[in-house]
Amino acid sequence: MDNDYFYALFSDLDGCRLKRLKKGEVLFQQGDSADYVFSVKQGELRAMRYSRDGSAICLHTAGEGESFASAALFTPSYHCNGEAALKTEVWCYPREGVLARLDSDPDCRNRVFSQLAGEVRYLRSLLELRGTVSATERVHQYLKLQADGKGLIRFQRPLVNYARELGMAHETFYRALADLEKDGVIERIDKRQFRVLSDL
Amino acid sequence: MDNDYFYALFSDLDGCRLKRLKKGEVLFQQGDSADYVFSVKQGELRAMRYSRDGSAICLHTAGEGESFASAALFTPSYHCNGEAALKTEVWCYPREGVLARLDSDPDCRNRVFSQLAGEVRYLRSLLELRGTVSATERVHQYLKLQADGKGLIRFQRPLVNYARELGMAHETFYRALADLEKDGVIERIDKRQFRVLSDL
DNA sequence: CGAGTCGTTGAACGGAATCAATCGTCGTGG
DNA sequence: CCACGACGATTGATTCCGTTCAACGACTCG
Repeated sequence: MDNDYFYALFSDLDGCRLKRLKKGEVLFQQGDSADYVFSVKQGELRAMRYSRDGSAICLHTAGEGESFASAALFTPSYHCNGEAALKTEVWCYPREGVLARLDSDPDCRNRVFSQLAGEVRYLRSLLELRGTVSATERVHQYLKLQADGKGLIRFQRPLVNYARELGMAHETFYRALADLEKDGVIERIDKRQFRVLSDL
Repeated sequence: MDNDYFYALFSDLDGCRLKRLKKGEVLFQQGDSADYVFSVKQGELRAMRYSRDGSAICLHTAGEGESFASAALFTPSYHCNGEAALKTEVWCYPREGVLARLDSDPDCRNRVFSQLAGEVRYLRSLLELRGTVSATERVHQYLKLQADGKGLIRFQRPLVNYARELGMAHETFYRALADLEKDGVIERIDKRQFRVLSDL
């Protein structure tokens, strides 16, 4: 767990434990007392809300290394269901222990604070991105956002996943990448590495 | 300022002040030392990033009562430009004063924490919503999210704004509302109030 | 070696953006 | 006080782009 900041901060708490879930298994239900917050060691968790008529909304998808239900730190009960989308291993941190450490340890607190603030920033930029009409332009902006100082982007997971993050079909994503390369706006270094040429 | 939690918590800090901006005026520039965080009293602020080629990305739009550049609390300098999209009045809070209060006042800290956590939750649900293909269904889900326990939604601003939040043309938004009403899924109480009938 | 996933391209269809026009409301200034 | 313009709300028609369906090669993994 290199990129799981929750694990780094709280794994040594009393009562912290690893739980294994089968695909579809339920971690907690709406209304349950919010005693734990989580991070995904391996697999994928979904926050789902169900209506009487059976329809469902997915409120959040957490992949490996991501925290889950951390908003539950500040509410007495879970406001939706937590389920495993795949076979999943999940770290469970006792809510009270986490809160106590946040209260007593300024360094830890700052880490969590700045992480949250960064998350808000990132999510907002993704949302604004979705406002971009053209799919190709959307991909272009996204790449610019992800690029480091040198205009380099290294995708960590299969490209399909990023198409989903951008809210488009994977075919569209591939086509957009091809178009951008054809137009000389980006350069493809290898399967998962790109460089933005007309950069900031 | 009823719904401006930043103002409620920090308006009495030393060095806090109100600034008036004309449309297009710049509040701060990328690279400037991040000495202030903000909230919008009236008008609209945008976080913009510009490329050499002149193209721009909007990373965030903050309306009345919303905080702005709060992530700057944890970075030494601003990472983008802050500009007024309209004639705007903005509260400026000295970064150091805010940080000091966060450190010393547990209640204040908890308010900010839970506000941030709630924001993350809300933004994520909006993002997932964008994944919904059908525009009409997207509006339906959005209304369900916004509805109170009784299924009631009261829009505060002109409906056009919400179309933007959902990432669709306002015409599409109106049509979706009309369709949902025709199908008996929602009920229109008046110009800005709706009720979801097939509720959770 | 076969099953499954990822990456890629082609073709067709459908739905949302866009353009356009109308009406009502509100505020402003002559 | 009324005329005017700006904006919000609404509906119609057309165009176009992205989804969807389909098919295929490459690669990985058990």
